[in-house]
Amino acid sequence: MTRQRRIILEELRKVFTHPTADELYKAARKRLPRISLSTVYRNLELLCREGAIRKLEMAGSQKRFDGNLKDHYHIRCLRCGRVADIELERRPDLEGSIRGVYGFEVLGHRLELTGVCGPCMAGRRSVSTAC
Amino acid sequence: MTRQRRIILEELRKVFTHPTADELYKAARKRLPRISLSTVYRNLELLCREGAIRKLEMAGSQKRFDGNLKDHYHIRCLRCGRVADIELERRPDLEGSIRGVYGFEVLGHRLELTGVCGPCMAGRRSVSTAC
DNA sequence: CTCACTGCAAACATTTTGCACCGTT
DNA sequence: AACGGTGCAAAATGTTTGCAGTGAG
Repeated sequence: MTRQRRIILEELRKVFTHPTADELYKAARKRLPRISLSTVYRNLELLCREGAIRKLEMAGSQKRFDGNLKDHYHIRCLRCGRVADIELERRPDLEGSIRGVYGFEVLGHRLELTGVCGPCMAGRRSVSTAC
Repeated sequence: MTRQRRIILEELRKVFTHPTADELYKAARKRLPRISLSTVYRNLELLCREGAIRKLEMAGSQKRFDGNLKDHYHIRCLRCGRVADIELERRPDLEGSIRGVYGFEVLGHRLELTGVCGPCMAGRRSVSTAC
């Protein structure tokens, strides 16, 4: 556990915004000005393999990371890409009903709600990732 | 409606594999050898804006397109990225229960099942997109 | 002394843009 | 002639890799 790795992990656990690698890089650089973006990517990958964090498999051009290991759903802003947690129980029944069809073995599911976040509704952002 | 646009649309409607821009480019090139990848991207974007096709907001590094306008769910192979349709009724109830929380206005949802496809189970592919 | 890890630069993959040209109206 | 659309090349974006150097054990 190098200093770089520890700081990246701390910065990720500190926030609830599901940051991108770039956002974590900016945050880490405040404490470690010479850290490189590659180090951030490498450590996120490593922490993910070790199971210390999770990579979010969300729509959008950038990958996002989550320090919360508990299985949960997310909501994504269609305008700015922001991601928030949702308090909704897991619904394993969503998988059960179609197990085995189409030659697929079903292993899990991802539910992603979409909408518009508060700041965007107030007209403060307009970076669209929607179709 | 230029010849390029028509052929791209035909190739997309012809298959059920939810191809990437690159796959459509390869398919279109068989009929129009001088078509460029930019033309494919530009026309997919345009057809999407016009509502003739849909861009899939799925996990994965490449965008995928769907000629089937009916609202439906998908299953994605964790090994090779292949995407297939699922016959599962829409579940608007998944949105209703949390409408309004976290400053978000909920507009919709995406449910994506994950698993391993037939060919991958048979050991024929191993391009992993999973964490 | 080693070896995992780092910073930097370059490579890579995917998508978008600038621009000159072409065909239809 | 005007204009939307094209092909090509270059740029932009996000991520990964090669490599030489560094520092903790």
